[in-house]
Amino acid sequence: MVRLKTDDKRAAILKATLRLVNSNGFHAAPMAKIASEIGISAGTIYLYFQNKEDLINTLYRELKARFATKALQGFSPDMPVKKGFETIWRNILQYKISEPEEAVFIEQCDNTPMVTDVSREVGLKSVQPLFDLWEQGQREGIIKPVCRQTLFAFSLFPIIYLANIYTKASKELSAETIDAAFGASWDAIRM
Amino acid sequence: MVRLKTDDKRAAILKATLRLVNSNGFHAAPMAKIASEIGISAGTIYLYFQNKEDLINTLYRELKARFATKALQGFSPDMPVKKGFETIWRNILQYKISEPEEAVFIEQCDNTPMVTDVSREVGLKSVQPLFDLWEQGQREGIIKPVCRQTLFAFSLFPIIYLANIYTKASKELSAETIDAAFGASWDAIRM
Amino acid sequence: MVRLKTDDKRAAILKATLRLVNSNGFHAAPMAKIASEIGISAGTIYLYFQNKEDLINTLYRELKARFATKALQGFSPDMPVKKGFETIWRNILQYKISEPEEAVFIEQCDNTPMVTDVSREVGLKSVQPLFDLWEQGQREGIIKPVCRQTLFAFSLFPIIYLANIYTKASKELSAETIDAAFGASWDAIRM
Amino acid sequence: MVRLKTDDKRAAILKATLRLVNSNGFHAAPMAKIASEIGISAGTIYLYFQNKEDLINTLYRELKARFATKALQGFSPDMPVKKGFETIWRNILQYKISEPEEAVFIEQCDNTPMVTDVSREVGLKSVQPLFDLWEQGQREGIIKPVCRQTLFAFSLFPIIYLANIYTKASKELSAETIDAAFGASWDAIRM
DNA sequence: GATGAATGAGCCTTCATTCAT
DNA sequence: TATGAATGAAGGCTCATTCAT
Repeated sequence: MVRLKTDDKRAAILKATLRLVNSNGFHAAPMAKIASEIGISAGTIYLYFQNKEDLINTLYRELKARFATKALQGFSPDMPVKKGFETIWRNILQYKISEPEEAVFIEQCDNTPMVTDVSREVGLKSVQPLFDLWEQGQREGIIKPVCRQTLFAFSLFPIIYLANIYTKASKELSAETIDAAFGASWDAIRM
Repeated sequence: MVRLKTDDKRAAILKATLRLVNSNGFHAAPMAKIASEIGISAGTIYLYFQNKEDLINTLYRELKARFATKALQGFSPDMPVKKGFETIWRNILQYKISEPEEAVFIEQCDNTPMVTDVSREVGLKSVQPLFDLWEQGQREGIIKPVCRQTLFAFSLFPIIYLANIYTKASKELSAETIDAAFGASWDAIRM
Repeated sequence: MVRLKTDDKRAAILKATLRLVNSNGFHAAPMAKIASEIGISAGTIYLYFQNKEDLINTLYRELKARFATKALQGFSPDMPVKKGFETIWRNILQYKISEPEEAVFIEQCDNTPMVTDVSREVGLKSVQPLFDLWEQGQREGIIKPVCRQTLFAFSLFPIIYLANIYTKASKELSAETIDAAFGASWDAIRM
Repeated sequence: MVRLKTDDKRAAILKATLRLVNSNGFHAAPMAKIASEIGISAGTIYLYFQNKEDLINTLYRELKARFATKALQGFSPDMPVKKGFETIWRNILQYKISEPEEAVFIEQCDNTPMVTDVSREVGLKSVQPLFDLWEQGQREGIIKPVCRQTLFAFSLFPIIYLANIYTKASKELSAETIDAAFGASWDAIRM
């Protein structure tokens, strides 16, 4: 196999881990298999990561960071509340659909003791701008005066389910379905 | 230890499995531990279940069945759509909160190759009456004319998140929060 | 291979460990080799010992206990000091010569982090009667008034060296050599 | 880090090995750690030593040689027997106390297959002058007519124990204790 | 000379599963 | 029915050693 440069190798390890964990759960991703997947020795992984927990957590954090970046693309705090919300909402849906593997992996991680609480906290910070936006909307009387968890539960959390369904069925979400879904989302949280 | 009757033993095995898997993931539920938890030998489990996969799948299906029963409690197809929906909605929330262990287990299973696709399908059937109710609502022009997945995603799926949050924080959901949550849920799917 | 009863198996594991560690150091005693030495599976060892550290420490303590028993054989606190000392002295020499493997193992252990300090302390208690004897001798003006470590260093510690030399050379210690050695030992500590 | 000259580097490797092996046994001295300890690459060690065994054996021999030099400091074959013996005796004690690391290392090595028998033999030669002295003393009727091993066992070997005890306890040996110890030593071997 | 990434054999340990009793 | 000793196949990880640069 082609000899990879150091940085590429680190990335390749992460990618192989993502692929394997996704295909069949954590159980299906022993270090040796991750290694052989990209034609390296199991020991080599330990040159790039301290141990398996470190590998998983690193992957988790990097995906979360990428997710945050993509989720906030094109968003600005100056936007009107609904416009801002829709921007983020569509970004997230787009992400879940175009990178289904990453999305699935993150969900897997959220149910594993292998992912540290610290990592999880780091992940949470990424959506802060959204929370700020909601608060502003509540002050303006546009958004229902309920806790942020409730808002999240009914407007963004559903995207996970939606994207999952369509990804697993290998169907595409039509523009109409998406528009309708956003409608439901907005109706759920608007006054 | 007191000698359990056959049926009780089967139930005890299932219960111990539930408890252990929940406390720390699948990783924390080796057969030997499940057995010792209830004072029997590891070998004995194999008198009641073919193997670990069978044990997990059986548990999964039984919990799903119990869930379905509870979810439909007090519901009747004759009810007005909103009334019927609210009944089921509150049942499900109640279940997620009062039996957090079962709820958590089911989520764990949905990310594991240990649970067969067959088992998963069986689980889905249980909510058929709800789907029928939505269809009726759509015919009556009360419910948004979108696919059932979308309806599910925005009205029931959020309950998982909500219940999780509060269970993990050991907080209780106030009646107001619940009412507000139901409001969001209904707004999301109603015309 | 003949099926061993449970107790015999535990003993066989300890014996094989002793033999292997002695033959070439700790390095030469992987769990798998210990197991195969007596025709069992590596996993089986873990039915009798928690882990390798436990195995080593258990062996260490049992040998120390056996040593203490043998060292004090025929000794009584009522004996005259010299007689008592000679009894113990000859017992120890006898032990080191007749059970050279055990003796060597214990020395190996005293230089390994694998043996817990707790285990070491337990080992020390066994020679208390000897210390008492020395104190009595000192009160009677028969033994040099120096600390017990010094007494030990010049009267009993040398036995290790002596026995080692002769064991390695497969020579036997003649009665004359032994008598002479005891003479040196007694001269070293007597007034 | 400052670039070391070739000879210094060789010495640094040996020193780091000594330090690490001592701090926690052979187990605690992997090549990579030895290297990083002095800011070089693991591979570099192989420019100075064939392999780990060679490294250990070289260190062993050098320490033995240094020991021999120090042990015989100020000694001359012309001295009266007791005077000569006392000189060497105190040198050895001094060495064991002032260079406890070297002493500990040598003992560790004497229980390891990593140190070749050849190396061990080399080490023995260093004390030849002492053996000659004893023979002279025996001819003069001053020293007990027993084999050199017995003499060694009761007069010099005990020093190891004594020094160990005090080093581990970080206590100092008082002049009185030392004098008393020498008394015991001399009494053990003199007629 | 020097590096350090890469290797691969080997170690300890766990665990689902079997089977003689 | 029930046991629990025994198995053996992994799995995570370490480390002496090599080699292209």
